[in-house]
Amino acid sequence: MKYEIHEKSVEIFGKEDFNPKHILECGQIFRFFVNCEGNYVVYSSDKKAEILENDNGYIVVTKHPKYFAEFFNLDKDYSKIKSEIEGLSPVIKEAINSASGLRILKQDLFETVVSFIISANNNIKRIKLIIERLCEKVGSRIDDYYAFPTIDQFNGLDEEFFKSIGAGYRAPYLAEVKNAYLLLNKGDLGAMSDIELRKNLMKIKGVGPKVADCIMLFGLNREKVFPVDVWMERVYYENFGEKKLSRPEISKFLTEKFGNKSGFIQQYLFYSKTVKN
DNA sequence: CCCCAGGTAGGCT
DNA sequence: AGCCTACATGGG
Repeated sequence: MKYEIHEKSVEIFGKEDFNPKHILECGQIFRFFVNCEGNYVVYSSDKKAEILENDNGYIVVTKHPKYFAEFFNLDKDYSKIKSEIEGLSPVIKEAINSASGLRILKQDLFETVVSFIISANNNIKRIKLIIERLCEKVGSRIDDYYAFPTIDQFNGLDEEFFKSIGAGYRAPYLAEVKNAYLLLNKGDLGAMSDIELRKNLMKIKGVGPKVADCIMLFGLNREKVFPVDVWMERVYYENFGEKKLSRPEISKFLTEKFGNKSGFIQQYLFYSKTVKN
């Protein structure tokens, strides 16, 4: 994708492979909103970006253009990916048509771990609400927003606190996520196979196979995973399989079917099933 | 009042 | 290993 990094923005040329609505509303990230001017604003870690549209494409306005160029993975060729997968199934073709400008983000790992622990058996509106409260109460104030809390800022946050922000029965997991995360991050994550990495992620309380897959896909750039939730379970039975399987088995089946395109296909499908036009 | 949401942990067999 | 159920909370 053609783009230029400027001092306080990233200029993106073309709209075929970049659409802020598709990128942000597909369930991979929870800290974003549409401002009063109709532009998407997104936060990652302690950074902020506003995405403006123009005739040629989009301008990502931010103090951290290099960070967001990486965050949006602008060097990834999505035209190629889409052309390679659209013929695989009518439901995939339809999903791509509904979310043609979707991209998988490269998010901050700690934020991704915490966010997807909160996501379990929850709905997106409430996930966003809980994370927003967390940032407001604990995160550093920067300009006109709050950063996601750092690992150090998780020190001393107990179960009571996480209940107070609405985390419900996930509160004890969040109260101890810091230690498990630090232990995990001591290892050489990049050297681990997908299976090994998933196994290690699942040592964190509140992280099962589905949440581990989301962390791998959105926070660790592992594209060969297929997170299976209620929605993907439905897609499986409606389009790809007759045999009754558990969710991890469905994930394995679809990963073997779609190989290194698994993560992309999963996201196009998730968007098309969950987002109204 | 019910059911559902990007599931998981713990207990049982 | 594979099945079963409780689980907080807010919205429809």
